[in-house]
Amino acid sequence: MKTKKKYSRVTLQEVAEHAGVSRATASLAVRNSQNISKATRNKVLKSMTELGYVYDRIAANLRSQRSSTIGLIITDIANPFFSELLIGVHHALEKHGYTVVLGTTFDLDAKQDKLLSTMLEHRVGGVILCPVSDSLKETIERIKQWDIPIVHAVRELPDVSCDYVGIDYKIGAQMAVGHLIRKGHRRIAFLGGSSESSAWQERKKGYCTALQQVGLQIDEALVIENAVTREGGKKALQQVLNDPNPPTAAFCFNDLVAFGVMQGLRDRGLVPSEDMAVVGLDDVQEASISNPPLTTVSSFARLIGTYAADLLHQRIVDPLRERQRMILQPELVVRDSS
Amino acid sequence: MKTKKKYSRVTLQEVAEHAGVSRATASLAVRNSQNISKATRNKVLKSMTELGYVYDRIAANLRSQRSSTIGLIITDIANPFFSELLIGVHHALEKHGYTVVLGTTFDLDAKQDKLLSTMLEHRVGGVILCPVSDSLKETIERIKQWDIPIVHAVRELPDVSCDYVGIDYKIGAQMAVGHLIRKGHRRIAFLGGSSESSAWQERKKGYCTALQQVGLQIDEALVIENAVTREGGKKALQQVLNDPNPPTAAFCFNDLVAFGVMQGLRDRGLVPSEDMAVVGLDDVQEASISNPPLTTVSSFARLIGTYAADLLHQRIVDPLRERQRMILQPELVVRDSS
DNA sequence: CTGAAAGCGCTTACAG
DNA sequence: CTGAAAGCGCTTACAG
Repeated sequence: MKTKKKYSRVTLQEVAEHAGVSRATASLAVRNSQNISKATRNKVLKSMTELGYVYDRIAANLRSQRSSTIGLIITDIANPFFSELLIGVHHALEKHGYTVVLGTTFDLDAKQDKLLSTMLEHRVGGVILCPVSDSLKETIERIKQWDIPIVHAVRELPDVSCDYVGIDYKIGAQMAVGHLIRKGHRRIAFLGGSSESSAWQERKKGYCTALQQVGLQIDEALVIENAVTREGGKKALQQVLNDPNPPTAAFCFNDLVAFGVMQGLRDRGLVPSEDMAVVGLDDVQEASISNPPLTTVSSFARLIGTYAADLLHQRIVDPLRERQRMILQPELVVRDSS
Repeated sequence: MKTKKKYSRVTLQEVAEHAGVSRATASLAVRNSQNISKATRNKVLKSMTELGYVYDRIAANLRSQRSSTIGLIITDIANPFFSELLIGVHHALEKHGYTVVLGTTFDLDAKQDKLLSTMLEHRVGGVILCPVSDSLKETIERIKQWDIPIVHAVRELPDVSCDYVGIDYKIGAQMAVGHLIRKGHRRIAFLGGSSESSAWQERKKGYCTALQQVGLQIDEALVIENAVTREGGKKALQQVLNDPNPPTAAFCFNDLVAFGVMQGLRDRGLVPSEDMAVVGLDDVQEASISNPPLTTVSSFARLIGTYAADLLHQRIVDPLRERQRMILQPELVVRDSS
């Protein structure tokens, strides 16, 4: 579990002795305080390097009741959407001197709950949470009680009033499905994702709105839930192809699902775009190099990460500030799969 | 930089008072020590939940001179190879109760140096380092002085004697190039990567060996270094296509570079596989869905992560144990790009 | 500008 | 089995 440290550190005490000053003075010097004479500071700095001193941020944080870490909880590191988001978070947080503790839930409530505890125990200064799609009531209650800064990203939890940054998935879905309609499709499937998540519900709304706008009926048999993975996409496709009147186009929960759908088509000897138009959502980097290049809707993953980090920092600085919600507008990216 | 905590925690002291025992006893109860009566333990546990106590692992670690975090330093989170590796590390480390602090160097020595310091300051129990391809002498010296457990992954640093887990890239490259030769190619380029890194040097050796085995000469004009990104692949391709006698096949530093090369071909109106055979290295998930599906050599990213984590844990448990080197054997995966 | 004392929230010997 | 005291490595008032 934990491990005995067999390696001894040079302490500030030793630095102070070496420099011939008190511990308090050495502490001020290390932290570059203004209340210290240049001569003293230099003396201390010299001792530091000579002794190979390493600042113990953990001890400092404990004493000063601060934190220099923040927790980032995502659902799936293998999804390039989240890698991008992670990069955005990293860039923004590093400006403020934070170190990030990463946790992956694999979209499991139990794992999320455990990670939340771990982060608390590790005294993170705040948390950026991309909630699992199927959060239990108890977890949501817990998060509501939560008294450290938290911002939600990508998905919103019901009845939880927190800072939030995400995409307008409804508009995104509408764009995607509208595009397919303009291409002449009338039977359009909606594949992948879990109806428990707000992210799915919003897409569903956009999907329905787009169809209804042109007077098309919703056929629930074309709406197939499944895991948000390539595999999930394949399975959803297989199911929808068994429909007596199969769709000619598919709007996928996200790009990952769309990749699975395209692979599934090929496994059946069908050709994406020719035999079935496929549209994704996210515009991950792979979308432009897939076969065929994927038509999709950009959800600006990196930007979401950056904004979430900024919101968190602001919340940490001022816990009482008004709650913020940032909803980015998606963009349609037309390629060859549709 | 750091932030004042405005949220007060329930302390063990308060739990002890509430339960009517001493702090020491409460501490033992929390940690599930055997030297405590069941009745006392239950009393304490009850007080804990009633008060909403959260264990302060940081304070505990400070006092007991242990650590429950480990640092993972990678070069590029957007490379699916590293996402996979990260997953492997996570899975393995979580078994041992560690939390991971993540750092990304973007293959920059300065960033790596800074991250190493940050990790030390945060009292990580050990570090898994995927070194940048171009580590400065000073950095290498520093790592050699380093007195906390460290295992290197993916790339080895010259003259540094550490635990290491990686792939036999020479064999991997030999497999890839051998495959192209069997397909009848004679002018085979080697695209992407930096000659400063051991990972590149090994591939180069394999590339040369494969060519020499069939009596082909090495044409250095076909060996083009560039960034290990899609973009780098594109650029390397452009350069090699300007050769008066351009290659008919390309062995790419990794899959990411290969994707860039294929995109670059298409940008020029050429068709991967037909106009130029392309082979990658890593077998990231995207390789099977690219256009065309990419022939590549698997480098078992997730397994490398798992093994690195295991080695680190063993090193932490026994700092004096013999140094370990694990070299995995790659596997050729033939698809349509060659 | 510098130092002596107290304390962050825990755990570790050591008594009893 | 339980408690009083000391201490992990820092920082924070408070004197001077």
